[in-house]
Amino acid sequence: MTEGTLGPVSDLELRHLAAMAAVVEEGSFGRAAARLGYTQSTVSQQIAALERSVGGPVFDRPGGPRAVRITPLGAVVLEHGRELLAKAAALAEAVDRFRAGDGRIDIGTFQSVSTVILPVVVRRLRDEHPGCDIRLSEEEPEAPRIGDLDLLFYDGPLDGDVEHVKLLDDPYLLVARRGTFSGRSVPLDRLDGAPLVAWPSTCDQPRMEEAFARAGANPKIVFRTAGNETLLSMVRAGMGSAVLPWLAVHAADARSDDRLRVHELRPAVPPREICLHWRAGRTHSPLAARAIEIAVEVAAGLADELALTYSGPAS
Amino acid sequence: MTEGTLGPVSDLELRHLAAMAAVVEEGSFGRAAARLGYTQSTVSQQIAALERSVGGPVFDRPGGPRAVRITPLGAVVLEHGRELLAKAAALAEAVDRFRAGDGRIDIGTFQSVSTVILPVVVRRLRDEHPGCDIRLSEEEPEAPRIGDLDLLFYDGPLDGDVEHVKLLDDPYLLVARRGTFSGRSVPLDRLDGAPLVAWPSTCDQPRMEEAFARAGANPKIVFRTAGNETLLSMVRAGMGSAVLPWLAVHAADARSDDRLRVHELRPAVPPREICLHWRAGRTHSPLAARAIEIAVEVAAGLADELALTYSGPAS
DNA sequence: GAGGATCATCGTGAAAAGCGATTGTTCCAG
DNA sequence: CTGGAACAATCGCTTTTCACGATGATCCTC
Repeated sequence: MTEGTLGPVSDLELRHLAAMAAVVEEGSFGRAAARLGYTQSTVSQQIAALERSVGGPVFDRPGGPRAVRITPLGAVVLEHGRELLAKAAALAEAVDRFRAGDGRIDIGTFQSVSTVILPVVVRRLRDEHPGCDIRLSEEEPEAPRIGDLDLLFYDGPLDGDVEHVKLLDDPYLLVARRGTFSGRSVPLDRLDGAPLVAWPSTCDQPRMEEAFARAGANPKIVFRTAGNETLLSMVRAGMGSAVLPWLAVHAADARSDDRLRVHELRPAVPPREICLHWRAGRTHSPLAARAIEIAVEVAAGLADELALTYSGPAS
Repeated sequence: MTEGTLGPVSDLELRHLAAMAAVVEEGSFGRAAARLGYTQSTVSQQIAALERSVGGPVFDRPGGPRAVRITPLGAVVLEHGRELLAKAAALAEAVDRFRAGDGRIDIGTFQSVSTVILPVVVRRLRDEHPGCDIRLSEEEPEAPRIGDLDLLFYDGPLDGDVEHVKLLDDPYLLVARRGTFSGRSVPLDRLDGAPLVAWPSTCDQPRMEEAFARAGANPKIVFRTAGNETLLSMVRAGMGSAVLPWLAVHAADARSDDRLRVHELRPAVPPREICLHWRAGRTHSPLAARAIEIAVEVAAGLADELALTYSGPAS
């Protein structure tokens, strides 16, 4: 016996195990070599190297045209070696699948995006990659964290090491009970002292209200809730008006409600920016990269739609 | 994207996967290198090679003293890679166990050996190698085949590509009802025409009967059976005498039976040879090699015992 | 014994593995 | 804002390994 111990695992080479398996299946070094695209002498040396690794012969070579036969040690090596090769093939296949876009993606979102943008993005992503595993989470704590998410939709700046693309400028619109205001657009100062229902002070809301204040309009916030439907019900009930981003108005389909009317504001409040964030400096999975592309496309489509309906902040 | 496909499995190297795992655990190329006994630059190149194999980066390198982070692709590779490394370690361990003498051994045997020699061999083998898996089979067809057996006890020549060691010269003895013959040894020709019970014509039996015939002794075979106890019962019942090898007499403990007497034959019939066979040109497992050694030792012990009791063929 | 099939071995050129030293980033502390 | 520290990448360089083709050595068949 040579030495009892096997050098770590490192001395094993998958190539050698593959050669061994081929020899077993073909019954000869030469045919195995042909199958693998090697020379007979190469296979001979590969087997020799393998035998050095495991510390003993794995084949009995009867000499002459008789097929080589596996030794008991060789049987042990082969049994495990085949599993090893199978696992290696599984790895290669998993990598291929990953590169083709399968895999898991975790996306964080918030209400308007969940309703208007995400369904389309998810649909297209699933169409392109039927095997993918898309997970959404809509948690909106005080300070939204990107955590372990691959992508996060958010309408404000995010602290931490984060990169983003801007998807959409989402202008604020006034939603009032029909008859409250007249005209397509309403001067901002008409809202000074007016009753308003509004979102809680999360996300972009504080910035928007500051913009009002700077313009000298100080509406009376008579109710705050995050529920868009509740807000609109309150508007319908005459509790007050609402200043909501276009995306939310669109999501709630407020314009098709006869009891409501959607006005622009003059001058326009700077729109909130819908952004898609991810941790800086991290390589995206193909799935995440594609999701970003799709989100940008979908948002561009929405921007077109928006531009057809409203004049936008420029005019 | 570079290319979609991974070169067969061959491009993967366990070494690279081990390096990757170490980097993940250590958080830096340099510390991983130290743990593996490599240089930082070597690990760097190993990871680069791995990334070439899988077609994309497996780590994001933030630069500076921040720990490297695994990419989504890297996570896929790592997950499978760890399994691969575990399997490789399992192979190494299995080989070590094999070399230490664990494993399976298939032994073929026949009646006398099963009773007298094998129990001792098995006992010693199991004592030395508690983890071993010993399988015995006692099939005695017309032509005993070594088949898939590692070792085969047999008392005659075996055809096929077979090697063997002779364990024991097993002399034939006459077992008779007490009072049938007088004296320690009985002349062979006294058996001419005498009633005999005997084994069927398998194994060494035909050769032994031919030896009788050549010596001019033609006994009358009145009953044939392979069951030793049955034979001896017939002898006790006066049906006839039996000519059995010493090993069978020893196994049946015939000498301690007052109704029986064991005689030598004069001149002695050439003894049957108890041999241990295996397929020619095949490397033995350590277990099989040890089994042969033990069998030889045990047989030598029996030969000594035999020599003390009987004069043997020489005198 | 000649011929065929098989594996081992040898010598060679190309590829790579590993190393030490250097360079290029990035972050942090003064 | 400027060193310094920690880190990975890169560059030559040497040594080892890889794969090949050609040549032996061995065994079986005819």
